[in-house]
Amino acid sequence: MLISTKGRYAVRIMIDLAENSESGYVAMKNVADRQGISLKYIERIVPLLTKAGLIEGVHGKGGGYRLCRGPQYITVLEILNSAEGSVAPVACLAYGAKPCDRKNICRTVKMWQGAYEILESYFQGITIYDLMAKDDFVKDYNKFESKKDTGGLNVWQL
Amino acid sequence: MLISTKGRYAVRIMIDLAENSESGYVAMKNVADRQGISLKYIERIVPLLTKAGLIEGVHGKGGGYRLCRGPQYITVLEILNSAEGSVAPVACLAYGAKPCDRKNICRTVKMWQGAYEILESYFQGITIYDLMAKDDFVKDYNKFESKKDTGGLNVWQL
DNA sequence: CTACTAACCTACTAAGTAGATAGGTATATT
DNA sequence: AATATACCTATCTACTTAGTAGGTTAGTAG
Repeated sequence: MLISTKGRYAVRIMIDLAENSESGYVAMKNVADRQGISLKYIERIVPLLTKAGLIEGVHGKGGGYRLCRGPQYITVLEILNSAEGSVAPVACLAYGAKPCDRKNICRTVKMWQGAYEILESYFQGITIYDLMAKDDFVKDYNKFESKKDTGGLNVWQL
Repeated sequence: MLISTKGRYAVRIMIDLAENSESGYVAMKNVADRQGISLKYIERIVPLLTKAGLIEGVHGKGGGYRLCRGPQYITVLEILNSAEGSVAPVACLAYGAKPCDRKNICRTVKMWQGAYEILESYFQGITIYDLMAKDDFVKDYNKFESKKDTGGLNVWQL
């Protein structure tokens, strides 16, 4: 599987923070309750997002986390790279992979690279803002439906 | 990882069969030698391709495997679906996944479906023929390079 | 008919990853 | 001082990956 629960939960955590940012810092306990994810598991995902500079936390009563940037400036690709390492479709393209000795004669590596680039483009074109609950969500989705066969990549940014 | 060695090896086995089809049936022993994959591991991938109707084997001396169709009529998507089950980027979209109880309220499922569709389109647009060693390989790749930012999916079939 | 070859089948294993859980410590707020 | 919350480290179980081992079956060539 390309994206494990780590990456999926990371995206949902970010959306939750964005949707509940009016109240300042958001405690992960509340995120866990709303999202139906155990707090303990969330606590092992959150440091990845902090280190990547996507969120920041404050200790103590009234503390919690908040986004470092506005939701329209945080792409899903950034989140997935932080949580999963990369969206590389094959092991030999992932960061830190041991260099393949068949690379020069490999018939398939360019195909995998192509898939990698397409995935990165796709997820870079989607921001947290695009995924937030909005009044015009249904309208947006209808646009998506009508244009999804046109071959465009960033279907979420129509 | 989206594609494990099973899927990657499956593609390479198919290419090898295509490139060595002049001599009729090709013994997997030879494929294993050429590809640097253990015969025993190949023997556990090959039945998946046979069941999918992509290759067929004959027993005994002079036997081996051959493609059921011409290489230009076999897509990489078919091979990956046979070997990996699917190219679903997340577990909840894979065939036979237990239905998610948050599906109706999930902000992200449409994003994953979009990625799934893009991956399927991409791999459906690539055939074994496209991956075979050919004189005009370099030319084809240059075409790819010059057009890769145009947003088209089937970059291999230009 | 016999030897050979190659497909085909079943079981096993070592290593790694996924998906958590447990139990604490550090730090800030009220 | 009490409380709330971030933050840290270790542990655990089940599953998957990647591969090995050792055979049996079915067909061909001589």
